[in-house]
Amino acid sequence: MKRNSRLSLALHTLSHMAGEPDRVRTSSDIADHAGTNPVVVRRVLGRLREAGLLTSEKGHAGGWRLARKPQEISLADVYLALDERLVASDEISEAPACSVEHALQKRVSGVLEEIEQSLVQKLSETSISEVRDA
Amino acid sequence: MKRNSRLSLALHTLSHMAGEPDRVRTSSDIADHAGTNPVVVRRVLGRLREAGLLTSEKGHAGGWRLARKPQEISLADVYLALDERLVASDEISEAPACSVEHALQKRVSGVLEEIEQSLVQKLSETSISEVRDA
DNA sequence: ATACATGTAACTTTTGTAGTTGCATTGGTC
DNA sequence: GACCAATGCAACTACAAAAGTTACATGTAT
Repeated sequence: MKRNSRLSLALHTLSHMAGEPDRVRTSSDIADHAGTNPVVVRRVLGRLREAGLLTSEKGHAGGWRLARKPQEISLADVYLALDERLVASDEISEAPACSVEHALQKRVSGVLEEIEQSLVQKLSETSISEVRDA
Repeated sequence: MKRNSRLSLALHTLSHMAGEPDRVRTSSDIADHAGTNPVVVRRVLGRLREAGLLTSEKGHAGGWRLARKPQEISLADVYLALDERLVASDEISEAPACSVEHALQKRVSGVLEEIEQSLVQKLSETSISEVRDA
């Protein structure tokens, strides 16, 4: 597919749902629209459900629905629900021998963490309904 | 290694060099400090050289040196030199059948592109010497 | 009962990238 | 000139993350 596909798929789907918030949609419908696979959709939307952004119902006439008003779902909610950490680097396992090196690594990590936070802040300023009406 | 290793390696190395800007360092020295491999170092630093952030010299007593004063190298310079596009999604090859879908995809891409730009803006506010002294 | 939906596990395929090896090229030093 | 130590680069392997796929259990309207 492409890079950032989870975030992209999630935003696409939610923005789409923001148009008709009460309509129930199946994974298959969503997958068709997004050009992907129902299982992939369920995997991604499952994360959003865990974060309280969506609800799902099994069985006949089941499917997915927004758990909140679209105006109350921000891009940061989505980003965090997916556990994305695009900027911050993962913690380093191997501690460097030199303590000066170690201190420098911590500083780099700290700076990247700050940038990550500012990214989340920026994302929190836009809702999925704003994406739809962009 | 870890996620974001190129950016992390680049920032680590440049911040380190910012301490003694005139000292020449070899790929091997840098690799030892960063816990990686000289070839990997040359690959990453090569990008920074193309972007005018570093110079390299072959032969005996060769190695790497900052091309500018550390105060004049921002994190955005590094990010852009590495061609990182952490937020923005790549363009989608397959055009969706439905034009409404297509329009929505463009809007999602557009929003992500805006976020990407604000990330670069944020990165431009910090120099590698500030990382060092953090 | 049946049909249709999610939930999930297991597996394959793809892709990006680190790591590695080998060698050509360059430029000091003896 | 011989030699050594550095970058530059190509080709390859190893590995991990994620998408895609298949299969099936579970739940729920009709």
